[in-house]
Amino acid sequence: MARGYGQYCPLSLAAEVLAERWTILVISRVMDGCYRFNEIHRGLPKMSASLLSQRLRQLETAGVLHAREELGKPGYTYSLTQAGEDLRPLVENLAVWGQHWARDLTQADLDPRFLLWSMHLRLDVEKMPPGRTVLEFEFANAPADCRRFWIVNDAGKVEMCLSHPGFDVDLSLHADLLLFVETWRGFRDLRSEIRRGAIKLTGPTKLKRAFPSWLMLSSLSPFQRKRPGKERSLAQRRQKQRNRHV
Amino acid sequence: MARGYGQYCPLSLAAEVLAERWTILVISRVMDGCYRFNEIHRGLPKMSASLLSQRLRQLETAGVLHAREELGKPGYTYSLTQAGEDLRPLVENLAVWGQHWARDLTQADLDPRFLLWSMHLRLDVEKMPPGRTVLEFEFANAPADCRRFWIVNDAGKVEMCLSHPGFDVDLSLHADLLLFVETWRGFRDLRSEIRRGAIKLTGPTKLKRAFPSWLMLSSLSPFQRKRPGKERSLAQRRQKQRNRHV
DNA sequence: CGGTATCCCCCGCGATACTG
DNA sequence: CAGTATCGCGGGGGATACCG
Repeated sequence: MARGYGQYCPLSLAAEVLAERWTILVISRVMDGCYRFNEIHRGLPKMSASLLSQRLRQLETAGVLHAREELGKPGYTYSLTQAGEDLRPLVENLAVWGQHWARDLTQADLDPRFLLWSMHLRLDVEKMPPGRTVLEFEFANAPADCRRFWIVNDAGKVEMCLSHPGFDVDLSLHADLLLFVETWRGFRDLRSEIRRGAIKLTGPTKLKRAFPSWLMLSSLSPFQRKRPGKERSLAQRRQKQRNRHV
Repeated sequence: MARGYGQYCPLSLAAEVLAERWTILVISRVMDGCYRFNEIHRGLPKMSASLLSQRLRQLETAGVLHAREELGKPGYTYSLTQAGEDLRPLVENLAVWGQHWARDLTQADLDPRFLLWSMHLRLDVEKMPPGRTVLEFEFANAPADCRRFWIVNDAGKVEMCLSHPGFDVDLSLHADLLLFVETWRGFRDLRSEIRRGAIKLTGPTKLKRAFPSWLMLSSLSPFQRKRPGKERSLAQRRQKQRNRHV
């Protein structure tokens, strides 16, 4: 079986493109406003550059993305075609489905670099002080090479940093990575976790107090989980002793 | 990279399951009313049995399908869970997107066995004569081993046959496979193609006249194509002489 | 019928190095 | 920065045989 499914069925033809590994995630990044190669790549830190390049080419051929060369800039600027725009509701519904029904998280799913990327897009700069604000994050139980990172809001322009940006830090946050991700996804309440000290803030009282209003959390955080808890799924498994393989 | 994407993002978690090869198509078959292994397999003639088995197991683990053992029957009866039902609009939208925007067909996409499967589900038995009706299809430019097949409607119960069912044939249809598929997908008008002889019917006049009302065509046939024609996409390619690889 | 186990090949993809 | 070329391996999945 080459690439496709060997069927004329429109669902198969759509799946040939969209059910390829990484493809939906690449499209999602462009939908989130990433138009340059490295911008997209920053939102997909676990994807290799060569594979991203290949996927972008495939999506162009499939008519989902358009790659435009710009004067003075190397590479291409990517944008959604009409076919790509038509996928927006589909991608959003898939994300909502994931929030409702996807499996529980494991340690392996907790990539701080992706959390950083998500947060830097969901900072409400209107509510932040004018001028520059430097936020520092440090996470327990995170891989050593990226347990600390920074987000700099410079008069409305937000940048993410994996190494110290040089400026003085205005506000620091310390938390367990899993707990913070659960809060980010809407499974825990941010203000409660700060109050009980599970998320610890260090800095001027004024900033500490304002911080929860800056962080908008995941856009999917309002959607409640529907997947039955672990207890039940464990019981289900014990009941039928299959699932040994796969 | 093991199976997943190593990210907590709900879209990634959803894609881990749903962007696997074949997965969406398996779900779609269950949505179309196939509940037993071979029933599902008949709607996916190019998928190997071992892979289908593996995917069913994965979908069960993911909470999309439920596999129930039934008294006296071997194997399992599959059904959608609530998580699976929640995917229905998503799968339908993806199919519509495919009808609108997917690539043009090639000879390799024309599997008569899948056409047979599709047709046997879209026969309006209410409009057919009572008792038994045997339809024969023969397609030019189809693989030799499945250029002819039969559909038997026995008092509302429709069966598909890849070998002669033994009964006398009531109505025969001859056409070029690509042309018929285009008609099935709604790109050509069935009655016009019959009138001009591109689709040829053999049998009693009464049945020939009624036939177009029996065949409901693809459920996506009302959706118009939006993808720009070949001329334009060829021009686009010549303009940028990339796309050599991939 | 209704699947599962095994074997084995091939290509998808990660790593690395390179170009303009 | 913005990608592309090459190489090598690992596992996804096709073919086949087998089981209840």
